[in-house]
Amino acid sequence: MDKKLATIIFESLASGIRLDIFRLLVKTGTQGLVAGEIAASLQLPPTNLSFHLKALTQSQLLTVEQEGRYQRYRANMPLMQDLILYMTQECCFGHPEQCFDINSTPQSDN
Amino acid sequence: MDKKLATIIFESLASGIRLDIFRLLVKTGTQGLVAGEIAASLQLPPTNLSFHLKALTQSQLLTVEQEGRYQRYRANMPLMQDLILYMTQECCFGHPEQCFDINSTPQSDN
DNA sequence: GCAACTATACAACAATAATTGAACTATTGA
DNA sequence: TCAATAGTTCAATTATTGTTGTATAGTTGC
Repeated sequence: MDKKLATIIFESLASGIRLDIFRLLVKTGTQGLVAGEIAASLQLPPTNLSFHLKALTQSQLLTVEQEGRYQRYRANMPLMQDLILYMTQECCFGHPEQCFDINSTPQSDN
Repeated sequence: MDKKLATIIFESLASGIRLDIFRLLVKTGTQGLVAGEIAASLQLPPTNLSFHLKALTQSQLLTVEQEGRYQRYRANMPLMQDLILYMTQECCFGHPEQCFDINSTPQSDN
């Protein structure tokens, strides 16, 4: 997880609709949902849903698999776990001494 | 932490500049930085920096304290910790059985 | 008081993101 | 083959966000 990917993921989650989609798919776990089920659940017009699903898939937060004429989406749990780890490290929880030592030499991953 | 606040925080972090500001302030810990120091460090014009500082402060990710003619900004670590907790809970890490049981009755906090 | 300094507020503009309907591709089932 | 279904792509529009210069408010030191 680097800053670039983290920013892309934050952008993905920075929309109420996309956060709803992600949380819905977290709930359904490995089963996931096909696009039409998501649209029905969240009452979204298909083009708009497609727009947000594309953003989430491009950020790798969702995976998509074709099932006949359907597209099945699933939440990418490991990536979210990576993001949580990144945020934890960035915020130095568990290593507060690094947070509060201004003289430490932080790594640059810009 | 509810969905609304989480979305606002994600929006706050969904900008390379704002993520840079936050990470910079995490590094300086309780000391924080005054606006001019942030501007110098990130080479941002003051009006643009003000714009992003305002967004970060409104999302509560930063605190601000007046020091004479200066404004000192600090990262709000506890809020970030709350967000990490929220994400962990949402993603059911530590409780994977809830993630993968489609019949569980999830709470609604929309 | 007043000049210098720090930072924000405002207004204009630029750039990006979100939404929608129509058209299109692919798949299914008859 | 063909009509129906699922979903995306495209183009146009709207809405939102980001950037910049200028003006302003507050603070300091002389």
